[in-house]
Amino acid sequence: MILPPSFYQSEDVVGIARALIGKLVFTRIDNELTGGIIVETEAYKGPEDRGSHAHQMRRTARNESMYSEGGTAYVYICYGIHNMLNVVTNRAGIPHAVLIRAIEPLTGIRTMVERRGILHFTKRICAGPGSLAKALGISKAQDGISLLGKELWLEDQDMPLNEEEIIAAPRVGMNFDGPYKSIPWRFYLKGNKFVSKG
DNA sequence: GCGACGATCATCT
DNA sequence: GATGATCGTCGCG
Repeated sequence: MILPPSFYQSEDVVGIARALIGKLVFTRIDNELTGGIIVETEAYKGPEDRGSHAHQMRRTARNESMYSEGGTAYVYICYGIHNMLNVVTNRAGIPHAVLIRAIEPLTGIRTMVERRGILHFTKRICAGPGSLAKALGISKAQDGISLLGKELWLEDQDMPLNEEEIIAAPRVGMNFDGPYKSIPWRFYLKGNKFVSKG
């Protein structure tokens, strides 16, 4: 079942980041269906969060889609090379987002291997936001699109998840000081070999 | 398996 | 002109 707008429009972005663990993400780009189980996420909480692009309501051409309504994609380029896929949450005007950092591949693995330019499937194929976006074919062409469309969408999974298997940890790459540097807003599936780090 | 480091460029100051 | 919500490779062991 496709995740409905109400899922994304919650005010609790950290809760959504946790709830996204175990959900499914799919893309159909260039007529290739690819997707898998979300195993690692990070929450970015709008104005108060020093780690967010929208810290202190910062609003530029790059992060404009963070201000869209929950259920929108925010894609930006990092280090000039890597595309990062975020799920925008909350209502329009509140710049909350969840970075999808890793998935366990399920569908379209051959396509993912080709897009990544590697010879064989490995556990690192979708580990890390840059690798994940590349494998799924995501680029700035998907910035601002709906997560309820035919190009990019998320689904619930019937298989139950043991809540104790979800680990909370500090986010990756927070190069500043203060409480938001080490706040445990990164979530991942304990022991899953497709996560980017431990 | 791990740490160091260079790649590479859109974006913002 | 400086800066990244990163990745792949290399050297080491």
